[in-house]
Amino acid sequence: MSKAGAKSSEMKELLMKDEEFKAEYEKLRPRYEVISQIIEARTSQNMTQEELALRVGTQKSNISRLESGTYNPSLDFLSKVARSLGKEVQVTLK
Amino acid sequence: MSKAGAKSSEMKELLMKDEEFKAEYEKLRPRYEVISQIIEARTSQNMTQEELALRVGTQKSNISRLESGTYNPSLDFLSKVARSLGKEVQVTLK
DNA sequence: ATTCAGGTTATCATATATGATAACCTAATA
DNA sequence: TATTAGGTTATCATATATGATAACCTGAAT
Repeated sequence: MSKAGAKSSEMKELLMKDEEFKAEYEKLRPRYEVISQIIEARTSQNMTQEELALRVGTQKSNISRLESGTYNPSLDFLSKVARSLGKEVQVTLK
Repeated sequence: MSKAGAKSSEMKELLMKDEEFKAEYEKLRPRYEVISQIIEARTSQNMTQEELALRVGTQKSNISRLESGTYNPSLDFLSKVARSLGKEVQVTLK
């Protein structure tokens, strides 16, 4: 019954889910990448979310929200956060 | 009357304006930089705003608005546009 | 002088980012 | 055990990004 290359429908479903997952992840990759850099920059300077929030001019809860990756930040916001960490955002199309 | 380093108040005002301008420009630099890359990628592929809009799933007017630099795009939107141009956005904190 | 392609601008509706406040959780420590 | 620091989560109000449509502009080609 099983020819090479033939997929059972359950298998197909699993792989499909995997494809969906990958596609979904690819979409979110830039977000996760910039967030992890933000967290790394903040923690390596022993800076609290509260201190960062103060510098950015917002609340610590909002920094937590940003770092949680649950929403889609604007370029300006990322830029403000980066500058508050003593860095600059650089966006490159490659 | 004019000591080295002393600025007339008009001069101060002009320089201040210049400082403000520079600060303002610095804030907007990431936006301008990504936009110019988008325009460059699009035009070098002989792609119209309309075609790009089609791929992104939006209207040509919205692409024009993006390229005009008059607003603050989200990371997801930039990412979608980049992918529609066959590229990936890469955000770096440096 | 018309038409057309490519781009721009104005505007509206809707979704969502952001600011703000408050309550909560956990681990460390006094 | 009580406190505190650091972080998280929920929620609301408001500003703004985004989708969408339509009208306009300019230069080029017919």
